[in-house]
Amino acid sequence: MKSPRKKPLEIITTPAHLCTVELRLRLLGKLPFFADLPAEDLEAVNQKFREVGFQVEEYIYHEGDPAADLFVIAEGMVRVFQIAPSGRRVLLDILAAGDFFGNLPMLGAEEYTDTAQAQTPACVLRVGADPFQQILNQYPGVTQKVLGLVAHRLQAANERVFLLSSLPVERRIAFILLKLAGRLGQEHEVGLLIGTPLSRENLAEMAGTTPESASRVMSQFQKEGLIAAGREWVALKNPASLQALVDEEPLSGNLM
Amino acid sequence: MKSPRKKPLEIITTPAHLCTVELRLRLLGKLPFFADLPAEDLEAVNQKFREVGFQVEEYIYHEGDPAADLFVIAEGMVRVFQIAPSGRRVLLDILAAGDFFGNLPMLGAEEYTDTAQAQTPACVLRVGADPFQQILNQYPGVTQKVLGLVAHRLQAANERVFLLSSLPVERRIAFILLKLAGRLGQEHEVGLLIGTPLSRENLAEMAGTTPESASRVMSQFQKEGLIAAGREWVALKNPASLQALVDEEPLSGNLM
DNA sequence: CGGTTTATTGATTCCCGTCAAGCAAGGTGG
DNA sequence: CCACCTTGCTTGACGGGAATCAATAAACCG
Repeated sequence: MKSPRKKPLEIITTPAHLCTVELRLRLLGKLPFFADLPAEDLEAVNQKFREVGFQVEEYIYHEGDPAADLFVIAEGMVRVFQIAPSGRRVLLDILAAGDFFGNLPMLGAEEYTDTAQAQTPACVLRVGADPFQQILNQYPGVTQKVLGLVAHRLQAANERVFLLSSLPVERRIAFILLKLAGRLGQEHEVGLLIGTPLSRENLAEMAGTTPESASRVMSQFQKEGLIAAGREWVALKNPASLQALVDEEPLSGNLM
Repeated sequence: MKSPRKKPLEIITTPAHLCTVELRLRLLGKLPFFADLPAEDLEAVNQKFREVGFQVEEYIYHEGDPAADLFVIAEGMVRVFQIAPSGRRVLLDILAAGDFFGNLPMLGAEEYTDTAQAQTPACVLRVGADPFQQILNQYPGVTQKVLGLVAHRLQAANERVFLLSSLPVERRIAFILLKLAGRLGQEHEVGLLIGTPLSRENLAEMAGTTPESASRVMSQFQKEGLIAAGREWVALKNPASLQALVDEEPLSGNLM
């Protein structure tokens, strides 16, 4: 078997301290929920945020910590996960620039229900519960936008429940790959490259399986020419076939 | 093995057509998101809702239907689920009076992503996307309440992802039983009775397993005195032990 | 009191998790 | 630039938990 090419994935990250004011403003303006605000309001909103830089693997908050802040990613990727009593990690999501996280404190939750960790070097913006509440009070349109986003995430979470409950490992992996490619994919000579370092272990944590099983499935996919993959990277060569794999009917019992 | 008592569960449901105006007002006033509205506003809001009655097993909407309405349960129980290509059903939730459902249309979703069906005879209130949008525009406080509720559901869904990914069937069932009891439980001589008809199949659909496996686990629980159960009903006799079962550490590797 | 639906239980199969060994990639320092 | 070491990936062997298939029994309904 031929070994895949090496390191197609280049994480280009501005050093954390370069999370500049201009970057912040540009970012906030592009956030879905602030997109409609006029410039001056945007400036006011911006005042309430403070930026923080994190190195790879650095923790942003831990499950159980008092939920004091809401976060928005300016640059880099962040993973949020939970840890099972068995020690197994369950990756809830991998987030990129523009995504928010940190269990919307104002919903009444007292503490974080998950742990957030930098998947790559990252710069995130932080806002306290009170200032954020002020924003919501002042701009009802923003509240509606946030509601839409959260509802969308709820739907995604339900989709995930669905697939964990009803699909075998092979299809779960295919599903996860497609999801990630949809959000983090970038065109590349080797295929649709998933734009974050992604180990077999990460994949396993998202698909509810083990690194070994994930590896077996990935090998299989490579043999079939569906993907190209290497150490901590994956690219889709044939998304359509992967999708077909996920949707596939069990091919029986419909002939009567 | 001694057979459990029969039919502790009496579903007391007003006939669907008795979903009266008074009932509606009382109900809307008790809804978390309308709780703070003054009486006159509540009356205005009430105007926008129309009630619909459903018989057991009747479908309220199907996955893929255009998402035109938001629903609130006045009386009875409703289940929302999805259907896997394999034909397997995945029960997302069983909802009771006061709960809303129907993929908040205003989030931009074009069609329902799940199917809703009456688990018992039910009376539900329906509001179109536009009128509901008006309510949100007019009462920002309501929007925030809704946001809180959706965020809470998101958290519950994540919890579910977590348990499906990391716990064996026995614990998943225990978890589901506790969840249901928390939301639908009523004190009863046989224990904390779950207030909805609940077949082994329903349980299996929630826990991501099969009716047979669910049955085996339930038999086990009965032998251990943790629960009492019969045809389409379950009561918890020892919630604390069930909880302990869910939380249990894997009892190893901590002695050094 | 039949007929139907739901639950139970057993036998069998198999997917996948676990344990374990070996390999490839990539960074580091001489 | 190469040897070395760390870390992540692959692959095999094995075992167990749970799905599947199947038959019986109990509960409910009219």
